[in-house]
Amino acid sequence: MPRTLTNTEVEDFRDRLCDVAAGLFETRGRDGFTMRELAAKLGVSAMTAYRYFRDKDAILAAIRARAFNRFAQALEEACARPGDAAARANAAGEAYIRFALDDPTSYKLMFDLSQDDANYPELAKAAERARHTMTRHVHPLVEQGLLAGDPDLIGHVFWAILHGALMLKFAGKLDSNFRAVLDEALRALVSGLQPRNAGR
Amino acid sequence: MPRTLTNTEVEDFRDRLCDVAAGLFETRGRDGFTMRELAAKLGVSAMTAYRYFRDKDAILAAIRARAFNRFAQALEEACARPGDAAARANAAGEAYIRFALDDPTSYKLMFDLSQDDANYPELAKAAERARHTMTRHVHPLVEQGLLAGDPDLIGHVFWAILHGALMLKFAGKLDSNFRAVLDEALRALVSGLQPRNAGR
DNA sequence: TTACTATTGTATACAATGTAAATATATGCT
DNA sequence: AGCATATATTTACATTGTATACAATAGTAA
Repeated sequence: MPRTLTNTEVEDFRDRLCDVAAGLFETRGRDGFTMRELAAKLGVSAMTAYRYFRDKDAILAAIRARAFNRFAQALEEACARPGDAAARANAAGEAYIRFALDDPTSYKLMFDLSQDDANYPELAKAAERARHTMTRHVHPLVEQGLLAGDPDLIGHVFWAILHGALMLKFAGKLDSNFRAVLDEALRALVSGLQPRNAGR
Repeated sequence: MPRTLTNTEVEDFRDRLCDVAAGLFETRGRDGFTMRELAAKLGVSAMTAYRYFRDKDAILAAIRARAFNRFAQALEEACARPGDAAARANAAGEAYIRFALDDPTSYKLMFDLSQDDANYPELAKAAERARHTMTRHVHPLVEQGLLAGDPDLIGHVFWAILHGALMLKFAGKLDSNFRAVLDEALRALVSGLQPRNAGR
């Protein structure tokens, strides 16, 4: 092995570490996750991870940042598909739900409240990218007169509904009718945001 | 001290322990909270708490159950105030928001995902009480023709919006316009749930 | 080649934590 | 008084994150 690791070698190891760590979060949960087991799964000693991350918390931040980026990318891809503005917005919403239901561990980690994004610039940037993605696709809807109001505000309204329904579901508060609640909420919101119904 | 503790003595100690523990959660956070510091603040030895709770997790469950009960009571009191059905529903919503903003630590703990309510009957019951309270005040609105649809479903829709907006705010995703997002969401929802706009 | 140095990885060590087990203390009953 | 038992504390231990000391390696300069 060379005397000094190249940037890509460092990044590769960080990637591999995050992949393994994400798997551990999945199987062991936030509390059961230990540095020693992570090291063992990576085939290195317990202290090796500390050459690549400041501490355990920094590893969590890196995993969360990666999740935010994958999430943003999934939404962006959904938005990029052919179709009119309404179809794209719909696709973005479906992609949001699919991401959260397919990978609930990542989704929960992303919105975990026990870590302050401000301490981790990479994480803050990834979260900001996701936030931007959440409001971006609303602008054409307003420009085309399909919805009325401030696009950023409306984007956050839809975000709040999706997030609220998902978090209640994860908390076991929406027994089996998660989809019914969400569909009714979206229908009512879209209706209430029609130009003829909006603004008082 | 008597040879055997009476039920009320046990309950009193549990209450005091939970109060102190809740304060510790507030100052130290979920991770910084330790059994030793809790014991010190209670003026007992480190192991005493284990005579009143199975383990640290059971203490967390008890705190969460108490928070759910205080929460449900706050909503119930708001609903019980004089006024028509719409005013009461409005008061319930405001009480919800006030509780969460006044005591964010309790609110976050209530909806923390790392503990399964099913393992703690007292907690499950308290959560169920809060859930029931969340949908109860919607029934008169539907009966009086102010909203159209399934009352339980609508109740959960409002719950999802409140919860989603609050959790996004706590996660730092709604900079300063939490109230604007929530107000617009509620306005649009109410509009979209009007009899003339509902049901397709 | 050989000695030196800087970088990476490991082994060891330690303090903090949850909690089990052993022990002490105190109280009601006979 | 003396015993049995419920309560509380003391001690002990395994597990954890991570600081520190050390080992191994490889590029550089002679």
